[in-house]
Amino acid sequence: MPRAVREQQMLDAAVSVFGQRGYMAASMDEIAELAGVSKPLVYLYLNSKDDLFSACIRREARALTEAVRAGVRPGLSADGQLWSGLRAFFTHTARNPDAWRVLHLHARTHGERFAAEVAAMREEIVAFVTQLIAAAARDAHRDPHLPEDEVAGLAEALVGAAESLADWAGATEGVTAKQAAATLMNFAWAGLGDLMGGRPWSPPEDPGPEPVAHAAPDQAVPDHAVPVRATPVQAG
Amino acid sequence: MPRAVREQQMLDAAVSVFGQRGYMAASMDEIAELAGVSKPLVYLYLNSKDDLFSACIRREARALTEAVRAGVRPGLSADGQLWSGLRAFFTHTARNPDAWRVLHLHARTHGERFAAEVAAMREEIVAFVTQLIAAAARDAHRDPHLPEDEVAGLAEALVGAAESLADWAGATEGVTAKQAAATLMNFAWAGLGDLMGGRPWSPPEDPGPEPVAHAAPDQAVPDHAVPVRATPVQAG
Amino acid sequence: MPRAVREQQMLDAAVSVFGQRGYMAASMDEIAELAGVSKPLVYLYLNSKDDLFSACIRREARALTEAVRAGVRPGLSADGQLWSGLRAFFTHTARNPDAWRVLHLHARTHGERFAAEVAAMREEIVAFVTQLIAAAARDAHRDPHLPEDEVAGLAEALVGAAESLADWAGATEGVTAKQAAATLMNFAWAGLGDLMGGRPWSPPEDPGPEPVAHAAPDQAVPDHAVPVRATPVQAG
Amino acid sequence: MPRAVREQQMLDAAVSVFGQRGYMAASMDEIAELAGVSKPLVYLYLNSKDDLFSACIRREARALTEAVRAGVRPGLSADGQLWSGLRAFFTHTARNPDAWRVLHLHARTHGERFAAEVAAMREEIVAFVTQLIAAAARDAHRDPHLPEDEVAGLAEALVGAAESLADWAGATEGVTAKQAAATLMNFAWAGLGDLMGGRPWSPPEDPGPEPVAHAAPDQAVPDHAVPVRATPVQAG
DNA sequence: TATGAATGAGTATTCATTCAT
DNA sequence: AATGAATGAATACTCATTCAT
Repeated sequence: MPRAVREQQMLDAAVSVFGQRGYMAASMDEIAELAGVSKPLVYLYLNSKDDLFSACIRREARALTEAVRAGVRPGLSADGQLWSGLRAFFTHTARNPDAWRVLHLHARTHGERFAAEVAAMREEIVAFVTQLIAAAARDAHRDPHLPEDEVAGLAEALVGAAESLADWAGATEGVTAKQAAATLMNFAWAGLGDLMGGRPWSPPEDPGPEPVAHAAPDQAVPDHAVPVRATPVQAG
Repeated sequence: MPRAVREQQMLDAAVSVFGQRGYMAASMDEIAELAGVSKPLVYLYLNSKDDLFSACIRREARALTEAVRAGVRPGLSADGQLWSGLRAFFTHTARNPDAWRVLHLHARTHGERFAAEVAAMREEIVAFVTQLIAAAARDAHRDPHLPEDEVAGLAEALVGAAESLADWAGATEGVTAKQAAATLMNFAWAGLGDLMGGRPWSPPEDPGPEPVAHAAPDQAVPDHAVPVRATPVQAG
Repeated sequence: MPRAVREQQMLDAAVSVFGQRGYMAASMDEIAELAGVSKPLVYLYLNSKDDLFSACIRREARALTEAVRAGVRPGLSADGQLWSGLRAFFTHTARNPDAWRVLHLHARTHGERFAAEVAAMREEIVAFVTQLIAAAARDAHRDPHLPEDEVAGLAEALVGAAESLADWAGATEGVTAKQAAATLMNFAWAGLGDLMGGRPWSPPEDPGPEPVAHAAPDQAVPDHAVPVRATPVQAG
Repeated sequence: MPRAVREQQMLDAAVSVFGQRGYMAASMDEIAELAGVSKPLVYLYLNSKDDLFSACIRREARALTEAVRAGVRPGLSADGQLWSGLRAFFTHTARNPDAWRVLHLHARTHGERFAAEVAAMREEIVAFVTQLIAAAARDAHRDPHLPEDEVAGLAEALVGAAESLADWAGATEGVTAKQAAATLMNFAWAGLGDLMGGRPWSPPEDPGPEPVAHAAPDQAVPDHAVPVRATPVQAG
């Protein structure tokens, strides 16, 4: 079996085991067994536990950012782009729960090196969101009343809320990616104040993100298998 | 030295080591050494690594919820209460970074038992926020256009955003608890849409949360030691 | 509480714990707790685990030999004396199973020192049995055809069989001390050959051993509580 | 080195250490060192201390029963078979003192599980002896005056005496397996009564048990190395 | 007479990692 | 391209024993 294929098998196994057990509790024995190879081969290809974990992080970080990038509709307005990006994000995390746990939970838990690797990915997404917010401010034909570091905080809050909702959607039965995205758009775009006043945000007319092909979905979670309820944002 | 005192010393040490290393990577040796006692004494008092971790979680979860509870101004409007609660929350997490890492990062990473203990604390806070949102909806003299499960999603988003911002504030130099709280209030209450339109949320006139006494601050971070910049919400 | 009494309490507890767990697996903690005192007191009175075990052995060895000595009817014939001695032996071991386990099982298992202490007791009993056998030979009005070392082997076999039967009687429901003694007398005195030929040994007419007072019976096993079946030796 | 071989080395070492120290006092370190391997290898092959002990018991129980079975001359009379079986038994225990200590002393001392494993072996031997006694009764052309449970007691006494004599022979310089067997045959078959009357049992004319090959003798004790004295049973 | 507080020394067990083939 | 065999180093946990009071 060619090396490239074997390597992907090993990474699949590693993501699964790291995702479920965490870095420290994962054992190279279990990873090798799940990958169906002997331990020395894992070392031959991936060098060490650290490098293996690092490789997992890099592969999954790239997969996630590409999924989001692919999901964004370029021509749309700022909120339209954000909406499509969020749907892609929640879809990807729902389909790859182990990968998401590795990135969001375990990588930040163990050591500067891994945290930095995840931080790089996060920066990219935060930068993208920052651009969107700035663009929205321009669209509003207003002077940039929001200073730069203020926008940074808002982007951080938005991305952080998205991450938390991804965890929540992953842990709560019956919450689809679309719902999570809608909830967040309401929350973020309209704000609680407007929601109270009956002015929710409503999504633009678009078919949602194009289906994204995933190299190694941890677990098949077809969109249609999840119960759909009326999109909350329609209210009012 | 009396047992009760020693036990608190051990818990202090344990929170610190668990917070920095994570459950698995923390060694009982290191905890005992940091506590200034021998390992057998740790076992004599706290039974096992699991029980020790559990004791840390319980102590810190209680400390956090009490800090938030003590920080909320009961008589205020919904957004006033939320604002004061958030300030207490961010203040507490900033002052006890290790405890916050234990609760937010490590406890959720290692085993159902610990996750459940943290989940219980979180439920309490989510319930509190849910009440606030419902109260705000009533205050707006409107029919409850927001169905119950919709509110649950919003509360989750708000709490999740707060947790993420706590991490962010902890990791970013120069961000005070007050700033983090203001950023989140803007984001959550006014919404990005309103912010774009130049309608930010602005804090009620109150002196902020009363100083909260902490039994075991991981690390002294006096409020005045953190650089203060103009409250961003004032902008516009 | 006077020292002598406390010491006996401790020895009682120690015999119980040593008997059930063995020397190594017994913990001073458990012994102290069972004795109802603190650990330092055990050390104050008994010095060390080794010394405590040693004290147990000495006390129980003496109790056993005295029980046997007290049970033997001096004026009887050799087999009569053996019969009464065996009954006392099996009665004592049945009533003090933990003590018997300490002497027979655990003392021989751990270290020369303890083995020697038990050996001393055993020598005494073997010597007594040797005398009985020699006396029986004289009673038979025959020259001592059995050389001395031959007698030693026989005494050893007899004592060994008695020890094994004590274990067996202790482990088997429904076997009384009397039955065990009768079985052994048949086996030893008549021999299998004679038993086959229908010539069993039969017990002299005596009321059995006088009741022996025990300082610390591990467990009350009143003689009449054990089912009695027809004495097998009556057969033929 | 192939796994099967290493495993036997480890079992050899384990039997030796367990035999001399007992289960609790034996350390895996010492066993591994004596086996000439590192500790992890012992765990890799034998799983745990418990499993290792269990494996020792099973191997040695099987070796002992097979040695006895191989030593019995099938065509002989009951006493002839018993005689040959006893010789094989004493020969095996003398050659494998550590194994004998493990089976007879330590396995019964530590835990139900191990005791049960030895009990199974013992049952087998007791059953064999019971058959012999019953056969002897039939040979004597007599009605079975010995009831079944009576025979059980006698078999128990015989086996128990054999076990005790094995200990004794192992502990006493200058006692050969043959002598031990002869002493026991005299004691058991003729009985003390007959011995007193000058009617000892005498062995059938046979060359004794064939030499039995042992996979792992704890310690070489060639038969000719032990001083031989005139068989005591000849006396009279 | 009696104990709460404390520890040095050890034990079973695990795991990332390597070497010879 | 792949593995069976092997280990150094660490870790959770225990226990006999002592000291200050």
